[in-house]
Amino acid sequence: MAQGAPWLEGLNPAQRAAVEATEGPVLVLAGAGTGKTKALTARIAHLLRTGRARPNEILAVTFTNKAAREMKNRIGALIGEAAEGMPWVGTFHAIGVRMLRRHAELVGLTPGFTILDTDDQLRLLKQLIAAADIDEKRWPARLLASVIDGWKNRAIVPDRVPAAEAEAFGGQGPALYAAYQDRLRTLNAVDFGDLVLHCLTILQTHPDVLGQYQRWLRYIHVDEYQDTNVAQYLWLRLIAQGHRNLCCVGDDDQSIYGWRGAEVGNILRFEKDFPGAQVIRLEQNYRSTGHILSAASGLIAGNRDRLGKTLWTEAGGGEKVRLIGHWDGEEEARWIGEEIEAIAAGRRAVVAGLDGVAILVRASHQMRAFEDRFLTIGLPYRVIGGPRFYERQEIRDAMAYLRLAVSPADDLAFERVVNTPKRGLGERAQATIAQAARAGGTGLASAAARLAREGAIGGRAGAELRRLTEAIGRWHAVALAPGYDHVALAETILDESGYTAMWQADKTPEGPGRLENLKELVKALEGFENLQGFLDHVALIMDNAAEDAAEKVSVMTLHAAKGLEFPVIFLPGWEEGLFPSQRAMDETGLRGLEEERRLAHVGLTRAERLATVSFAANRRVYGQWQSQLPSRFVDELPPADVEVLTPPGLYGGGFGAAAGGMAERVARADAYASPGWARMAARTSAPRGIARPEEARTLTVRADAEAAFAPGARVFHAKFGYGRVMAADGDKMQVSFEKAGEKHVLASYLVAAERAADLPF
DNA sequence: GCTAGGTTAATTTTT
DNA sequence: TTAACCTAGC
Repeated sequence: MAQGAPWLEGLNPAQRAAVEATEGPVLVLAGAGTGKTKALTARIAHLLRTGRARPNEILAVTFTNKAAREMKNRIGALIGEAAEGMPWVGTFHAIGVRMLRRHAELVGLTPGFTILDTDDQLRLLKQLIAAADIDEKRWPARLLASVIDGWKNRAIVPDRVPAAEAEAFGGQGPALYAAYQDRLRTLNAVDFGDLVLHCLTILQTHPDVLGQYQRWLRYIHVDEYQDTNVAQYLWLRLIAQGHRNLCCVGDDDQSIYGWRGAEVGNILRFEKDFPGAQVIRLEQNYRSTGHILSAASGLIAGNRDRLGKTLWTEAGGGEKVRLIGHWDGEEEARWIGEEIEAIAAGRRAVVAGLDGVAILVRASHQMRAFEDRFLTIGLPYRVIGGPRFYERQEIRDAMAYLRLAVSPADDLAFERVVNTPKRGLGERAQATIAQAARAGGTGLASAAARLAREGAIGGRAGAELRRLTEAIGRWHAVALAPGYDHVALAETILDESGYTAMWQADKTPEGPGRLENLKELVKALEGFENLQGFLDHVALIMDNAAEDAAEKVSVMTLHAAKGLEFPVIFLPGWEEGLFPSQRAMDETGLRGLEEERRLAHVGLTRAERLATVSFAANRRVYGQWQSQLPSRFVDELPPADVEVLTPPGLYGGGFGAAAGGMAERVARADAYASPGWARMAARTSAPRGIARPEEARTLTVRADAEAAFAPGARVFHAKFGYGRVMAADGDKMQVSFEKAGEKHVLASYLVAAERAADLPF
């Protein structure tokens, strides 16, 4: 069968069906560890090798560069040649840039537009907020950024903001959004959201362009379809209307990015959106042993909004999921450290090297406890998903200088480095420059050059400004010459600007590292033709460069773990409020809870042979000790797949009762003497308690309703004490505290005053 | 214009 | 607890 078709070898029947269903809309529901990338790449290889499509007729979009790279590599391996000739394989954003550069003028840009990073974006928004005379404290730029981002994710342009949302950002949201888009256009810049939204606008308003892509792209593939947002969905749907060959691969149970615009509804609705669609389920799991898989399946079964899959494996039962409770977070970290040493030393049923072990946490601040512990015991670890190389301050500064050399009119870049290193050009001088730029209708750099020449800014500042603007002119002249040595230019720029010298003079411990990073940046330049090519690449690819080979334990968030697998997984911090996160539940209620549950499912399914869930009775939250209740997800694990471990130093198994369910857990809870714990436990048995799975929904609805307090309500805050609600905006409360005065706090940090006595402190 | 100390508020993060 | 941000004083 697969004879003469090596790309079909080793596929199971479902995978093979997905590969061969080339025509018409197809949804491949691929559970965790079921070989989805294998099926997807085999399908593309199949299209190519059977002559159904040429490399440039296949569109394949992913969310991350890593996924795009892997797809290209694997297709290349299958068809026996590099997949470099496939221009439409990439992330939504990379493909968006490609399209947009081609048609920039249709949305009022020129093809040389710059792509803003988050920093630039915030700086721009701050200016607009200040210009609109809005109090930045009450209405921070970050909030506006997320509001605008939310609109862009849903393909809402400024004049189409729904009336119900016009109140956003103090009623100024829509106006500021419009102003922001105007400003971007004059700067000839786009943000990440625009990369998709502008493309969509072009396709919607220019049938000729749309027709061109519709004819061109015969086969369309989407990886991680559950992560698409509305704008991406609309974009895909338009293009797919041509040949109607759309293959979406995804897993509704792994949708964990709802908070940044991903719309699970896209995958849940697929069959309605694309009538006659085939749905193929990949359910055979090749990653995990039986108990792990079954525990994960049992847990996710608690979600109502899902298409449903039954994962199975030919691997045996293996080890049960281990469950253990600890006295506090430090003990949890200590215990996990010891377990890892035991596993690495071969003293446990499952043996793995440090590279095979990962700790997955809900929120990045939880990583600290493990870092502290591992440092003291000298256990090598790596943190995945920390600050990325291209997001570091020194790299962004250096990039701003490079941007100025390519286009001196880049105002945001100019603003960023005009006084870095310090040149005595403070607020006042910058205001003068900005004013001159506005008056002359030019960019900041050219206005600055004029001011410097005319001597309008005096003293050291004037001299420095003159040096800087002349240097920019020189660099730009070099960058204009075809075939210039861009690596040498970059070195010159960093040198002449005084930027390298600035870090050489820096005596803080970070100094040397930053210089090292700058060197790496220059080295990275070597791989590119010129500066422009490099800048484009960096704007989209924020990957961390350094990969070191040493054996280390990985520590990362559950989000960062998606798509990865490890023989041994630790899942600490399964406590109510932490995981599921209180905030997720407050903000989006049942939807939030279900996303948290999917996150738990993602965590468990990362494990190949051993998964250990743990929780602590006490945890320091923002410096305050707090009693914690085990997560409802602990109770939702099927008891048959769980082995309860006895925590060290506790009689009678302590939390061991948790696996038996709520009643038993509460009965045993008095093993812990903390008054707070006792009160919490007592409260648990009251109607308002933390729910069993079947109660979870009503509880969440109630919690949601209680998230807000009406003005006038008397409330209690752990730090500020008693107070009265003055105003409420969603979950944000303005409270006048008796002792602490007026504050803005999130409703989830408040309780009704009459319930304050129930609190565990 | 810069820096040190006080104030504030507090997921998840890719592009 | 802590890190980022702002304000007051040099």
